Amino acid sequence: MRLPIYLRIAEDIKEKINNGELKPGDAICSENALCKAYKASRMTVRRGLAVLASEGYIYSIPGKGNFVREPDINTYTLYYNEMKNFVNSVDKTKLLEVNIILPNSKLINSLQITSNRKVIVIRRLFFTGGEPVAYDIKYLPYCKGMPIIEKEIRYATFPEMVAKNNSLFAIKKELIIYTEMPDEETKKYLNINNNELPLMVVEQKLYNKEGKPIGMGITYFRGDYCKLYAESYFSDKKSYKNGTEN
Amino acid sequence: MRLPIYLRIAEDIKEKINNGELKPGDAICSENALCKAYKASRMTVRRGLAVLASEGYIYSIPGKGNFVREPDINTYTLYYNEMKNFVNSVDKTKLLEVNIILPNSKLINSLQITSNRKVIVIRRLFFTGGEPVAYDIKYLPYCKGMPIIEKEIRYATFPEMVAKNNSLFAIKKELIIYTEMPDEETKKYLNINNNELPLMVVEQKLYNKEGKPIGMGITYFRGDYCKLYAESYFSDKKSYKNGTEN
DNA sequence: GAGTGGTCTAGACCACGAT
DNA sequence: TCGTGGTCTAGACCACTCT
Repeated sequence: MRLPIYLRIAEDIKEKINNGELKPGDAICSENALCKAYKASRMTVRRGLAVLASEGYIYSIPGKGNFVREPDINTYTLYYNEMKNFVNSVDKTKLLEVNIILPNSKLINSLQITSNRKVIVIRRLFFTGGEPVAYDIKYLPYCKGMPIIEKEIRYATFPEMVAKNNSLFAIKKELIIYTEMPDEETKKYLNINNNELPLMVVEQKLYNKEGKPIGMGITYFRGDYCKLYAESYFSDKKSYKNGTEN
Repeated sequence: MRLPIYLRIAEDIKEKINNGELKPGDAICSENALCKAYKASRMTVRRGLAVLASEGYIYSIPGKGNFVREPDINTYTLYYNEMKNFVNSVDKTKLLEVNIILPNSKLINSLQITSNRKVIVIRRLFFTGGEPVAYDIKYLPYCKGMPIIEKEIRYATFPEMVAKNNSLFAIKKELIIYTEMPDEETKKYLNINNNELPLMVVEQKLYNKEGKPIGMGITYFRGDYCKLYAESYFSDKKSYKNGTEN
């Protein structure tokens, strides 16, 4: 009985959903009924329901009631960091190029900029234990205060590069993940000498709050040095449900 | 002024975080101070803060205050469905095998079962426009009521297969994503006639609430028919913040 | 009109942190 | 001791749905 009432209510209902007693679409007892059942005030009952709502278990329709949500079976939490994946960590990087260029038509298009807007290009190689494991290219529309100092770039992930000019909270990120065979240049960079090693390719795009692109990048991983890991959207380990740290 | 007070409070603070006025680690005004500032009751202020907490913006330390959280820059929302990815949808499947077998040592290990526990094997080919696009294998420890009827299996995704015996809410899912070259058997299945087409491989494991494996599967996608898409963890489109449907 | 959820108040008591 | 957040109450008024 150490649990606060609102969590007891939430856990009880969650249990009923998990064991199948309540199925998606089913109505939950009305808030007043729950008040009586738990001898609690309505605010307390509502707080319990709010926990379930924020975890995606239920939704409510004003004037009708609370209902069990259809679980979102195709949604996962993916952990991605170009320097550290499920099977490998980068311990050294090499800057191949840091430059300010005028964009070609492809860049103009994907960064939604004018042709006279300058763009920073950063090309890096990532190493693990002396072996090259990934070839990384980033493009950032140039703004004052952009990172063009080697130290700032060398070990920075993409979101970190734009953090100086943007709050990381406001950034919208997109990944597209696919596989392909390396071209000759990439094979040279990644020390690939046969035709049997594919690449894992991760395209990354960053947008600001207004939806304007603030950066795009492509990372070509040696296939043998890249595994990505994802898990259920709501894992109890890492959710913000109670709002307290740890 | 149509917004309820608690959302106004939440939006105001969110804005301060997004424009950099409040940085990670910074303290937020005390709840009593916010009560005065917004001429609102403490419950209303706390509700506003609860919104921010559940969205990952802030956390609280009892006795000290509310603080801006460090944004989780490596976490994304991944959408994965073996039948439908960013560039392709499966329109036909072919059942290669549905069988009940005794597990080999690898299966015993990864499904954490005893050697006499029977296992269902399901092997399928996925097609798009008549072309084979993926080769899919699933293993499920056999329980009564398991799907061994063709109709139930043919177009089912992995979570759907176990839904009969488990609430989908209670299932813990894991994905491991990597790339490799096809072996001869897989090349035959996927109609690959050269050595230049890699596979996207997705290993999927499902666990019940107690953490016991209830299924594992591997899907081998033709590299040219598989792109995966992921985006920021908190996209405003699909969050459960208000708990109401649409 | 009766029941439902959505918002909000003005208190209360508690455990905890800083001093 | 005082300020902080965490929990909780017993009301209130509103908009909505159902019948």
